[in-house]
Amino acid sequence: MPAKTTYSLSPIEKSDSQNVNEWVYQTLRKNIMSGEICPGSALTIRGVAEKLDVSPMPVREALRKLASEAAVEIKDNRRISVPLISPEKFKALFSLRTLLETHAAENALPYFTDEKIAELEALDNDVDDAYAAGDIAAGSLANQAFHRFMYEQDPNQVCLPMIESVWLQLGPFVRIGLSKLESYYDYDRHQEAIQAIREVDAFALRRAIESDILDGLSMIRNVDQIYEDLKPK
Amino acid sequence: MPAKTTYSLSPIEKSDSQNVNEWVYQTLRKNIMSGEICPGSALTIRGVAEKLDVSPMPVREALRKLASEAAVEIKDNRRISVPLISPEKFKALFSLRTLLETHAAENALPYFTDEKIAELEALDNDVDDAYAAGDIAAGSLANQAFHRFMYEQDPNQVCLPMIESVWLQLGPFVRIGLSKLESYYDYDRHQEAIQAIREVDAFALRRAIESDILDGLSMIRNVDQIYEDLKPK
DNA sequence: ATCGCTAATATGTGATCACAAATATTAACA
DNA sequence: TGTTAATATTTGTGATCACATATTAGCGAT
Repeated sequence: MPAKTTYSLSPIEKSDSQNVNEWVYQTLRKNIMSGEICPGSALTIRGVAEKLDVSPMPVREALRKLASEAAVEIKDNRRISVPLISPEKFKALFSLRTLLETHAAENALPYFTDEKIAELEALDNDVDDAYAAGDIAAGSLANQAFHRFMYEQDPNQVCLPMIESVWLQLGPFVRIGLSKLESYYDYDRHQEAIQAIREVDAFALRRAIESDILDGLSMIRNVDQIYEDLKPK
Repeated sequence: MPAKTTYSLSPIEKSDSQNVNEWVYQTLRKNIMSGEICPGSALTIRGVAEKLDVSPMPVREALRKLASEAAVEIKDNRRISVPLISPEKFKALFSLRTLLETHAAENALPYFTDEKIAELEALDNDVDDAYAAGDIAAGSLANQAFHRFMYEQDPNQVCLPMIESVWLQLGPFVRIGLSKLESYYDYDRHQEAIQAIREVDAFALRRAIESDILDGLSMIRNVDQIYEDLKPK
């Protein structure tokens, strides 16, 4: 048993006809987002390669890509780990998220059609279903799909990659913070957003997105506590 | 002569004690920013590796990093090229630039000291010197250094990487657009920004940054023309 | 001369190997 | 027993190799 498996295990999702490095990337990404790989824990190229039964090469590329998205950090010691962000940085990321998403939503607004709005409604139903079933992981994913679909409507969209990066940095902590809650949604901000899109009301749309993000933030209570819990290691 | 050297040649900057892949990354980045590598032209891993006299490995990693910053695009054909952005996307990027930079500047505002302001003044002088000497490349770089220094003052800063990404996407086109101008600066917005920082006036600072970026945009006249010129190939 | 097919080449991808630096382990000494 | 030096192992980095696919060149038929 040459590997020491100190860090959290990473369950693998099935692959299709995609590249190996892309598959490794998606696998790591999912495990980071779901908090499976605990923030602060170290990763090694060879370790991941062995767990996923591939050569170190695609793992290197996947980790480098994640590093440039700030999903992992490569220290000067050449050690790789999921960054442990401070409460202040956490707030800064949420602020940036609001800034980017309201901007993206407003830019996408002129491009919606009835058909696209219908698709958006379907995505919102997915979110509700997942949360109703108590599946936080699926709900979070469905929520992202809803937001992503909105911003994608802008044909000249340029900030979705950055939004995804923010999601990725926030992901693990949101997960940890949400894992102790029962009721997730008080009021459906998504419906507010859809209504604003129907009426082509940019201001209302911005307000809906902002409120939706704030609702999410309000559910994450003890950010400082999470930080302290993870800090020692 | 096995390589066909169809794309623009890439002059190399000297390396220090950094990694090879980091050196390759910086070299490519600089050449993209300066428009040396023309938007739309194809790049090959082996071609770059040969030009830089390194193995394909670090080139692969550098290109992948650039791809995740949207500085190059990897098509489904697995062909790599510097993306040719449409005038609409160009505007969207400038809009995003304003959004991110005003946000970053405002967040950095509380952290300035007299000493840092002095450093900022020195950086502004560098910009003026470069433009006075007619060196567009150096001026552009100095200008970026000025902006970067401002945003770096925020200890919880999270959006500088995204700003850098926008700069990188805009870079080649700004260069092409600027290459035909004589007078580059009408009024020094940097001094306005410094004054706003001294007075800790967030609103004035935002206005200064916004104006600075708009001034830069106004100098790029025929974006559509540039796009058409580059489109055929 | 132009179109279509086949062979040759180029290219990205992934694996294996070699090496240097950093970390962990062990041994020796006070 | 605690501290330091020497050794061993781990790990990231870069190079080379093998392979599948995409592109291009070459060539023959219409």
